[in-house]
Amino acid sequence: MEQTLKVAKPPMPNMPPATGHMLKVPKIPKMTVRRLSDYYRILRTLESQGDTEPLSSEKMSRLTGFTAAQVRRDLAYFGSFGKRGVGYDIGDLQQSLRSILGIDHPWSLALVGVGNLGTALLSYPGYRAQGFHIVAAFDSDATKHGRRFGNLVVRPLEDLAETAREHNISMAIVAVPASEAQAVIDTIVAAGIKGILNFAPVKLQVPPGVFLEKVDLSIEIEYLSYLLTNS
Amino acid sequence: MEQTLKVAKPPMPNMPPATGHMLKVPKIPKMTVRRLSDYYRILRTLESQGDTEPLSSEKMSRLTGFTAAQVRRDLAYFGSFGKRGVGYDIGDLQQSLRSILGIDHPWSLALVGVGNLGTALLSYPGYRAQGFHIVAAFDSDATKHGRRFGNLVVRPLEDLAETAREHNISMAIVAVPASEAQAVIDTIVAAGIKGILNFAPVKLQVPPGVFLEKVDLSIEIEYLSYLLTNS
DNA sequence: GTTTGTGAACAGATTCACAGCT
DNA sequence: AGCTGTGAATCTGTTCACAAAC
Repeated sequence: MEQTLKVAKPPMPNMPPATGHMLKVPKIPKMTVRRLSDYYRILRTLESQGDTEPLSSEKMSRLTGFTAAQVRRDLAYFGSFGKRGVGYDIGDLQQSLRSILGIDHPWSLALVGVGNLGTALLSYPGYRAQGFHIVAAFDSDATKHGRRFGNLVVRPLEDLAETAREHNISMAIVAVPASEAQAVIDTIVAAGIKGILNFAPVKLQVPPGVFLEKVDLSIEIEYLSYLLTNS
Repeated sequence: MEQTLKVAKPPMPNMPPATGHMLKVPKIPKMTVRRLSDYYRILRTLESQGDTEPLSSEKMSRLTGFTAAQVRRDLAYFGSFGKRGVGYDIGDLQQSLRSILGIDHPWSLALVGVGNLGTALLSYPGYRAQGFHIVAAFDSDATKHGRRFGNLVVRPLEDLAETAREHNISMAIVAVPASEAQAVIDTIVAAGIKGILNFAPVKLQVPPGVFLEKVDLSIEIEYLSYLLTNS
């Protein structure tokens, strides 16, 4: 009844022609994984409100705005977490999602770029559940070296590899100008960091095995502009 | 040969059964529009580098990482901007995209929530091409009222409707805690603002005709966590 | 009776491949 | 000859609808 720690039952319908080494769960849509974060947030909220009733996909649908079928399908990619006729146990499902998302343990992050955005990200409380810790900050601007933010000291970018090793850093947040971004990314990759969240509005190259996600304010605002213009 | 100012030729293949009033371009995938911002950025970069050669979809493909077919299809949703055998004119296409995206004129924005993230967004230079101007800042915390950021003064949230009217504000950026977000959104909607970019990690309701986009740091980081965990 | 998990149907987006224009 | 614009084919993701489980 407990679904902990392992991503259960990767269903393997129509596998592609067997791609060499395949340590990966077959093929989960990116949007499914992102919705998992939403489900997880809802579960935390419900639990914090003392709600202990099993949760149906129908109720989750109302809380998230996704369809109930979508909720069930999303979860079913990873296993059978519910009880038919009953629903999903709030605590159990939460734990399962933590395990799937890899947030059942803390992560150490590096921040590169201590400008306006970077400093805001340092103090942003949005690293939910305290699982994500920025343990080092870097900047290529020497005038910023040694500056303190809380208990962090800004270091030269050249120290990244060493610090990453020392603190077991596995993700980096990049908040530098577009013109510097590729060089920074190269340094991060060279330091062995495999997950990067980039805020610079530019297309960047990473080698296979390194995951690069981007947040692009320009795209968001321009999309709103489009919607307001063409409606 | 010039493609200016109007979103040309909305191709209307299989229209749905004629939905009452339809001032809208038929049905453009959201991701298509977002890629338009990427294309636009590339064009600006090329132009700033003095590149004046016509641009093929193949070259755009190399610059953006999308396929050439995708580039052509995306653009073709909005009209015929290229010349067969030649490619797309950098200046003309730029102007067409500006027009489609609605960024051929400036936009006035309000910022609500002058915490860490909010203040960073105030000074963030990422509102590309200076088309997007934050002309007013609001906070519900009275201790922040009157505080200055550059030439902006933080005002009480109650002033939003009046200020929005005065300055013709049509978009708002929301950077408040999740617990306050829905109330803030309601105020923004009541002020007649129809485009909202939300940074609060919570599901929010807006009436039809109001566009709400979200940027959720937790989801981005948790998705990286997922990728690093399940690979 | 209720709600999950899932094949099958459907809808939507991407890619193919080529006719048509320059 | 070269490159766009676009039907047709393919691929991917979502929704339907119901048998299985409780």
